[in-house]
Parts: sequence; structure tokens; C-alpha cells
Amino acid sequence: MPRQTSKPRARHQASEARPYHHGDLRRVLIDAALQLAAEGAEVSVREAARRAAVSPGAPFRHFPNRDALMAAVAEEAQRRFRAEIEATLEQACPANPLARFRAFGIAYLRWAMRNPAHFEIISTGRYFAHGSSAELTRDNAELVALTERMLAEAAAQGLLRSTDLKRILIAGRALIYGFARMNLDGHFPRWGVEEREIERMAEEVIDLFIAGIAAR
Amino acid sequence: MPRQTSKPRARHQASEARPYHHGDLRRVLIDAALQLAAEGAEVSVREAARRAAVSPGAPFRHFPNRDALMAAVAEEAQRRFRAEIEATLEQACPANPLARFRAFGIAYLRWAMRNPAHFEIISTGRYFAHGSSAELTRDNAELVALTERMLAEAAAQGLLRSTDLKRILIAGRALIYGFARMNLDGHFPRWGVEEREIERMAEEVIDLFIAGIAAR
DNA sequence: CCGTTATGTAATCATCGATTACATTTCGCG
DNA sequence: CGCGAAATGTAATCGATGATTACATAACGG
Repeated sequence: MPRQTSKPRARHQASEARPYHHGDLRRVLIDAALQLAAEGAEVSVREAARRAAVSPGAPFRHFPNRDALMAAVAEEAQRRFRAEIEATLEQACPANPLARFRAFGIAYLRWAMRNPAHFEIISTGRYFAHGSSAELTRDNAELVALTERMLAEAAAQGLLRSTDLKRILIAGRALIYGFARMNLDGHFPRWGVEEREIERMAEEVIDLFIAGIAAR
Repeated sequence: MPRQTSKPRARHQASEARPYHHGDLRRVLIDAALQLAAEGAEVSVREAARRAAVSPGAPFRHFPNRDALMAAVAEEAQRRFRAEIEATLEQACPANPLARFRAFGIAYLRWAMRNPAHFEIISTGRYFAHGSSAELTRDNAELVALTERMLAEAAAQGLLRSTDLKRILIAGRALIYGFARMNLDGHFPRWGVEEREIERMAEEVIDLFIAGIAAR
């Protein structure tokens, strides 16, 4: 929790000098890094420090190394990601598991497409050792478990053609993750002038998948 | 084509000195970079130069910058990727487009899983500006076109449930690409002790997709 | 009020991509 | 041939970065 700096005394000389101790440098560094990523710039510790108006070595008081900063950044992004998905699911028809699955997929892809850099940090084991953040791993596992539950309910209600839930789960994850990554990795030529256009494609792809696994 | 160095004269002094001019530095640098990537190390121009036993500045005679080297590396990797897929398709039942699609997907995923670093370089716009290599773009487009043709044939033979080929194509690409990236990005916990296990999952996922789009 | 701890600064190092000036080899053209 | 231009590699150097260390200063508690 951010400690409240109680209006620190001014330095010996300047009346408006920045206090020696930053308010909550850790938080500010994470935000700066998130912002850097969102801007498409690559995240460097120094640049984050620069934005926090702090010396290049200061961040290392809060993070042992760059990877640790990135892991913290990923945790924050994942928190936001998960929060938005769960908020969307709050207002999704609770009775129909496949409709919920659909809403989940759409929310997932919407966030991924509107926060590409953050999604990249979350989903790729490139910025820090995969599994180095227990929180990130847990949050992600819970999203997977959420998906699993929806499919299990669908199966219980006889909505699925096959009962091989494991296989359906993996295929569904691959489909959604793949769509997000295709967008991220530039596999959609810039025909899709409208962002809205790609989101419509996302819906169609999800619907195709659901039609494929649904009983009929 | 690699120019043949016709046994260059020895230096003024040593009888076994390395010739001033490298045989085909460009090629050697690309191979060194491919090897570096395959070893999981991150590719640096200097390290490639080191492996080629050449000064750190030498590579820049062949590549204007690091990105250009990476683009050349990607082109080579893509060439191998495409060659293997097409070789596999050579011996796939030519009459059944869905069987060919299945073979395509399996070959795609097999290569991606056995050459993760190379697949990463190919498929991500991270190592160089996306579209900076016309050859890479073309090669990739041809694989997509190949998939498109298989699906069109399947539709022509009445094997598909829907005729929305565009949607099926994107979904299929997303599914296969997503599976490959999930493996790459560490989304498969290390349960799959056996590599063979993951390859079996890949087959199952592809089969599930085909079952989903097939007429019945 | 003092000292222990938390936090930031300054200086330094190795690595990397990149550029420049220079050296040597290769090759084409007369 | 042989000579000069072009190709190719070397050496030295620059700025940025991640990281470490020694030191300075502020914050907190007894």
C-alpha cells in the first residue's frame, strides 16, 4: 500500500525542490513502464527512472533487476486484464454457459486488441522467466479454470457434441490466444482499417468455434 | 550462391593464418545467428561475429544493421519451414482436401515445436519491422494461400458445413498459430514430459477443428 | 535526540549496436 | 600483366543499457 508522504520538509535551499525520497517509487516505476509499453517504446529501467525523475540506479532499490520490474508490470497488467473480463462476465447471461463462453472470448480479445503491448507482456515468457511471478501464474490459471468451468457446465447441460472437455478447452484456448497473437504479431494486414472490423472478425471466429463444438 | 574461395595465399608470415577475407561471411553469420537462436541464447551481432571469428564491425559490411541480419535469418528459417511443410504435403492424399489440411496443420505444428526459436523469429514482428522482408512476406502469404486452396477444394466437394471460407480460414489459422504460440510462450505446463505428447495434442486439436467445420 | 534502516545518488563496468578511419584483398579493365 | 577501384575486414570509438558498489540523506522508532 502506497505510503503517504506527509509533505516532506523542503530542502535546505530551494523552496520548491523535490524531496529526496520519492513518494512511492515502486508504483510510479510500474506505471511508467506500463505507459512506456503502451506507447510502443521498449521498456528500459533507465527510461522508467527518467520518467520518475530519479537516478538510473534508484529503481534497483525496489527491483533486484529488470526482469523483476517487468514481472511487476506484468502482474499489474494481468490484474487489469482479469478484472475487465470478470466484470464483463458479471453481466452475461448466467444460465447459458456457451453464451458466457462467447462473452468471455470477446472480452478477452477486446482487451488484447486494445492493450496489445500489455497483453504481450502478460502472455509471453519473454520479458522475465516464465513462472517467476506466482501471482501472474495464479491469475492466469484462474482464467483458464473459469473457461474450464463454463465448458463443463455446457457439457452437463448436453450442449456439447463431444465430451472430451480437455481437448475442447485446449482448442478453444488456442483459437482465442491465436487470434489475439495474430493481431499482435501483425498477421492481419492493414486492410482492417477499422478496429471495429477486427473485433467483428473475432466474434465471428468465436461463433464458428462454438457452432463447431455445439450439439445439434 | 556462395562464392568459392580458391585457397587464398597465406599471409606474409604465418603459414596457417586465416585469410583476411572470410569465405562467405554473410552466410556464416546467418548460420551462426540461427544456431544462437536455436540454443536459446539471444542473438547479438557481436556474438555472431565472434562465432565467425571476425571483428565486431565486420557484419555491418553485409547488413546495414541488426534488423537486417535478423530479417535474413528469418528468411532462411522461413525457407526451411515452408520446404518441410511442402515436402510433407507431397506425400499426402491429394484427393482429400481435409486430409491435406490435417497433414498441413500437423507438419506446421511439428516444425514449430521442434524449432521454437526459429518459429518465433519467423512469426513475430519483434526482431525486425514487419514486412521489411518481401521474401518472408511472400513465403508466408503462399502458405496462407495454400491453406485457402485446400479449404476451397473442400467446399467445392461439399465437405464443409459452412461456405464462409474467409471465416473458416481465419479460425483455422488462429487455431494452429495459437497452438504453436501457446507451446512457445510456455502456456503448456511441463506436464507434457514427452514432446510426443504435445504432438498428439496438436493432432487432436486439429481433428476437433476439422470435425467442427465438416459437413455431416 | 540519536542511530538504524530505507531509499536515492554518483561513479563505475561490461555488453551491445553503430559509425568512422584505415588496411588489405579481390577483381575488372586497359 | 598490372594498376586502380571496389569489396571486405580491422581498430578505435561513441552512446545507451543493465547492473554493482560506495556513499549520502531522509524517515522512523526507542
